Amino acid sequence: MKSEPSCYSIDDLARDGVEPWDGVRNYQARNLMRDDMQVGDIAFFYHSNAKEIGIVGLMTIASAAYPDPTQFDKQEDHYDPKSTKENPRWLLVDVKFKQKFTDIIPLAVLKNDPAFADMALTQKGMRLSVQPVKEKHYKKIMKMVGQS
DNA sequence: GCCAACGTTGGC
DNA sequence: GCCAACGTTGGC
Repeated sequence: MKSEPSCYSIDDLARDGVEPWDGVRNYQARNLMRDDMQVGDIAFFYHSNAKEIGIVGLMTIASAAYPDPTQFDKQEDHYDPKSTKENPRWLLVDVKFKQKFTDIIPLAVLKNDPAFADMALTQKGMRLSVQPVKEKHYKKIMKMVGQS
């Protein structure tokens, strides 16, 4: 799951503990949260659009998907006038801080490693903010950070 | 700051 | 339903 650290970083999550992952306004990403996530699942926290781009830590999914309240709030950047409370368009999940890696796993490292050639994150033009992660990629990354 | 890639919008 | 125009994402 991607976030721009200038907006919300792993350190922010470490401080907050649990946080609603709001602002997702892409149907594919929404569907992944709705259909493919379960409470207790582990997710990577990815920093995009930053000085250091890459995977910075782990979190756990702490809720099922539910309507993102920011879509109803005119003051919010992610306000969606076409969404209604009766039929909300956008969902979010709560995420819980699990761990910050000692060192970031840079995107460039993943792109240069053939083991990650079939990872969604390393595909050209990939901008999906919520992506599925294969078990083998998860395991490899945990090895890289010294946990296996 | 640039720009390629992608998603969405809206006219027809 | 097509597709050009536009807006956004996000690496570099």
